[in-house]
Amino acid sequence: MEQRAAHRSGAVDKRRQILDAAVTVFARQGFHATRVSDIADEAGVAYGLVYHYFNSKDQVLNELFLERWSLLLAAIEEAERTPGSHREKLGAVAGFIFESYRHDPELMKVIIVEVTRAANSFGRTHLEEIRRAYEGIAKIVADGQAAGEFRSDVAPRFASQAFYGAVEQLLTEWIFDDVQVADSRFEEARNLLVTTICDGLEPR
Amino acid sequence: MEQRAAHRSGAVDKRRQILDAAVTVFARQGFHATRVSDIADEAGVAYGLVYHYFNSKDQVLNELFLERWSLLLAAIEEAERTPGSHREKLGAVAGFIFESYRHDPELMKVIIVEVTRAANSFGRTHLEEIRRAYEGIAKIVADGQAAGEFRSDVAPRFASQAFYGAVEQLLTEWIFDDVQVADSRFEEARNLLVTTICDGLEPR
DNA sequence: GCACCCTGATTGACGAGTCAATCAGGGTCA
DNA sequence: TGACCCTGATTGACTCGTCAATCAGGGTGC
Repeated sequence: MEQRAAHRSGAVDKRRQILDAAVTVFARQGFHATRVSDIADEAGVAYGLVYHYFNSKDQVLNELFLERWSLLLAAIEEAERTPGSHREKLGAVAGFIFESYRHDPELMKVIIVEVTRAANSFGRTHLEEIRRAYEGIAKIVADGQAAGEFRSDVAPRFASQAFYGAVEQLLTEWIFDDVQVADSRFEEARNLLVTTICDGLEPR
Repeated sequence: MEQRAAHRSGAVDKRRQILDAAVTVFARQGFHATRVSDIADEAGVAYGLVYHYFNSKDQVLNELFLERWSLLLAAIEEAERTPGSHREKLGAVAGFIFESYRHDPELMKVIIVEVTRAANSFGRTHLEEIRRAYEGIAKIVADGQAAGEFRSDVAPRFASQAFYGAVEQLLTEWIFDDVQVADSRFEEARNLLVTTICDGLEPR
């Protein structure tokens, strides 16, 4: 029983090992510049094993993206449902994204650089999932307008884009800098975002 | 005389022709997916001629980027100098960027997707030039704070990132959509940006 | 006849994906 | 208990297509 479990989980571990190694090398060299052998080397695993668990190099990235993006979508829905002001809801969304970066900067770098901002490759492939996030944010804005918390002369979809774009740009700067970001910065960034954008969305 | 002009300008034209063709194919297929022969075909020119005018495929993209980015930097400086409120200055910057997209969507797509947002390849190469733009915008914000037009509890550099990020995200949506954007949208987008961000930056 | 523009076949490197072979553990039956 | 088989994990050399970059030569105007 334990043997079987060890056997099974041994297999699962290798798969996970490959995914984790892929994050590291994708983050370091970028998707295009990494050879499948780089992933295998980083994972301490034979070249062919990558193809035992995945159909292609693309699929490795897809899996990494979907794994984390589904968490973001869940967090947005959670924020929608949680009672509180709509400003707080947007703050929760921004907070989750910054927190994701704090938790695993390499993974967030890969997702943003290789998927979210890659309009010619994976961004197109995952357009639907990506847009689901924008729509979730837009819904919070629309609800906030209905509740009179936000001005109504700004299209929710536009506001959503501006909000998300600002978040991602701040992350991108950290990504470019490639230095450890001090913890205080995360809180600061979240507050800045909420302050600036939400105050800008307040009724006049 | 006319012959010589034709000769000389013939050469210059070919160079230009190659650059223009590159914009089209880069926009259609992305930098990585376009072969140098694609550029030559689109330009109606022999493969080798591309290497007569450029050292590498990379250099073609670099040239396209620098050509346009220098215009943006000039526009930002121009906005700084032009008298008026700081809100108007930021509006001018956003207006210039949206106008650039209206004027040549393919070129802007290439620049944003392949350079500005490509943290692993050309974005890194041109980091300095890109940041010069952020700094220009930050300077406008800082001046606005000094003049009492903007609140002072938001770091100019942060505000600049949020502002630019919002602009680029709106552009990115248009890029993804890949449809002709109605003229009214440009004006709308510029107004939204200025309204939301600048109102958010107003003193409380 | 020289200086430059232009051509496109050729080369050489590179990397994704394949595949045939080995290995390890666990179940089965006498 | 031990002989046997089966499954699927693991390996890495190899194939095969692709593409950037080179190069040798053919025009053309001055």
